[in-house]
Amino acid sequence: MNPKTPTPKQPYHHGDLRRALLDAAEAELAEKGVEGFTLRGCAKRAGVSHAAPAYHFKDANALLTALATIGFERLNRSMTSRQHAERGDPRQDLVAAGVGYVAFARDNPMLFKLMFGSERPSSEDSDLVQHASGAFATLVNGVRDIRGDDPMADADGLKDIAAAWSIVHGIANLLIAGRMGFLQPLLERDPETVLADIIERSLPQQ
Amino acid sequence: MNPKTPTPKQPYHHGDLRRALLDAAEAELAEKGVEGFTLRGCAKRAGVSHAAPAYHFKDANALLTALATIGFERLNRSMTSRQHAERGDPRQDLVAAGVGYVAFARDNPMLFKLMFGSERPSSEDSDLVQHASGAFATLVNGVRDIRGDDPMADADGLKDIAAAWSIVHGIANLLIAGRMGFLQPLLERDPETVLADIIERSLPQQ
DNA sequence: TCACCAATCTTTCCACTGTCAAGATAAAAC
DNA sequence: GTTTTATCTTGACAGTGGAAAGATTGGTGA
Repeated sequence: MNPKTPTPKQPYHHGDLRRALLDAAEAELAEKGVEGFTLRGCAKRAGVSHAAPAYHFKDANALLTALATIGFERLNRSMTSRQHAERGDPRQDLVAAGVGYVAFARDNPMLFKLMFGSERPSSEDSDLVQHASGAFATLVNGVRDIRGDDPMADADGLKDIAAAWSIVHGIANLLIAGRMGFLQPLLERDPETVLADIIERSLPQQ
Repeated sequence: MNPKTPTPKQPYHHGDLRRALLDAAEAELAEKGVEGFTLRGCAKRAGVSHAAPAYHFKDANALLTALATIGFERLNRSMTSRQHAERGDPRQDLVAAGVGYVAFARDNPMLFKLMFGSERPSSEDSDLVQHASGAFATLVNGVRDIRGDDPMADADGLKDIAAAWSIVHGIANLLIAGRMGFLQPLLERDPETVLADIIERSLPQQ
């Protein structure tokens, strides 16, 4: 009937397989976790053969690297968007960024694990490093605004950075690992305030 | 010469394969990481066939569960031993336990990742739950000694627990993930003091 | 002492994985 | 319109975890 497209299913060439594979990988990751992630599963989700991804990504780790990079981009957005909604007191600013950090982790637990807990994304990838540094800069700037000087310049400032990042990163990890059951009742009432109260404990004293 | 042991290679029955497999698994884990861990690699290290582990451990995850359980036991020891060396000020006690927590993570990075970052150990295993709870109890008791009351009893106490655990867990994770390069110069000088300074920031105010 | 049993280990097999090589198709370039 | 090139499929390979079946042996009871 139609000599031009005898295959109503899928054209031989996908069109934007790279994008489709990233979407598929995110779904695969969210469902199966980092340890159950499968390249062939991604290919199946995208509706292509198991070897199709090879042209767009050198190997499975390269796909995961690209996915982690997107994750860092989103993490930074999640931090800054809440921060900007809060413009005022520098301490509340940084707390808001921290709440955004934790919110991202809770919304994308497997992606967060991929970004911080997996060896598979290449830590030498320049794109990944760049976006990860962006999120780090958001944190450092927040501490700077509280302290009024560059926290990277002296030991006390470095410890402030470490403390703020650690507490936020720790909550995020423990929450998505399911190890903060004792906080559950509080979190159900008013998650943002509870998180803010905890994060605030680590900030430089005023 | 010795008629009792005519097979210098290996007897058909290992003797204590369960123990040998746990040792092999720890080595395999430390070398290859959680994601490179292989059951066949463990079997090879223990000098048995690839199917031998099946009798002692239901499957690969069961072996990892047992290994993680040992990890929690050691983690708790690492915390309490430093704590007991410090008996005196309750705050310094808890800080010491935290330093022990981080020290364990730095000494056993892959094991730590297995315990807190992997889905493979069964979180329903009663032995694992028990030993994990032991480490948690050490933390809660430390907070209790500072506050003078049961921190599990009210919201503020729960937040104190969450803050103390989070900051320690966060440092540990970020350090072994190689994301605390900016702290490296400080850590090389006097790691314990630096860690103590950071951990202290999260403790209940006196 | 010896036959038997159950525990322990090996061998063999299967489905699944990531990667590679070769071939098929179609879009783009000329 | 032909050729080039990018994209995708098919088929193969070694390595993986697990199941099934056979081999070995230490221990138990007669």
